[in-house]
Amino acid sequence: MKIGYPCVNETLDCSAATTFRLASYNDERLVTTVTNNLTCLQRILEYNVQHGLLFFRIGSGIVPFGSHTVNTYPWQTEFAPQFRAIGDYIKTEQMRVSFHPDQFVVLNSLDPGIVERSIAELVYQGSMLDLMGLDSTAKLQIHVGGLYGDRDVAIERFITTYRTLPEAVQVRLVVENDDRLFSLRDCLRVHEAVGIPILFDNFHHECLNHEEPMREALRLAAGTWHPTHDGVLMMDYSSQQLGERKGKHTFSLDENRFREFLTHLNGLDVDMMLEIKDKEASALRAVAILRELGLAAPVPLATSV
DNA sequence: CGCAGTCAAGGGAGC
DNA sequence: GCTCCCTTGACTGCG
Repeated sequence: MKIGYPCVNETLDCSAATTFRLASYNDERLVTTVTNNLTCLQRILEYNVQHGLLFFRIGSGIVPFGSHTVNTYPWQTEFAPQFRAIGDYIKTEQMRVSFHPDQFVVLNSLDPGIVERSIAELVYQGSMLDLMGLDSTAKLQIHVGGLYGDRDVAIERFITTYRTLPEAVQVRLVVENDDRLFSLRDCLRVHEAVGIPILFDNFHHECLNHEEPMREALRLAAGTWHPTHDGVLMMDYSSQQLGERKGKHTFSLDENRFREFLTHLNGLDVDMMLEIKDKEASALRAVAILRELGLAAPVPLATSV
């Protein structure tokens, strides 16, 4: 089992998400920013390896305006060596990475322009994984999208659009159950139509479900991942922040709830992304718990302190 | 220099 | 039809 956290490392003094305003776009600014982001990404990955965190979600803004028409700079070729080096490091250390395109990516939108821009964004993020030389176990996770008043039609439109995607995107795309609109059951319908794996979010499932027990839900989601093409089930883990609106992620890992959740795995291997506000701090506590339970690799001798 | 308003992009709930 | 929510950091202009 690999444990990870999304996008931002709060310990290091660098950011892999530096950007600039669209209005101030120019190629020189782009080159400087991408160079900075890739340098920082490498540092974050090294930190992660040293701390036993072998799963990481890379932020969407590594290449600012990566799918925007304003950006005509050939970053794919100009930065190929840097992407390749990062990919080599990921493979050498047997890490797993993913991207989570944000809420603007809506494949089932009624607006063809939004669909077009969404596909461009998926192509951009997928191409970074291609440039790193990573196989199709490195994923792009999105939600089904909008409801538009008719669940069946909305799901059908997602399926129709999925079938038009470039193969390079199709093999990496996974769909995540959300907390308000599309449940695990809805995602299973999409899976049955096109074979897309389901990224399971335990917290979203607690918010929106059809009474499937957690253990059964995990089993259903895991069954959508092809062992070699897709790898083991990726999941997002979080829990409710007490006293806040339903769906609000906890600020730091609730260890008792985490231990309780682990019992539902029932021997299932998963790679777990901790969607928790304090990032690597909680991820490190999760790794410590897993080591105590014999579910994660021990501290590497060379880097143990 | 510090701070508050703003930033490419969508959709839904509540009123 | 309008406001606020998600979710969050980082940029930028202004005082």
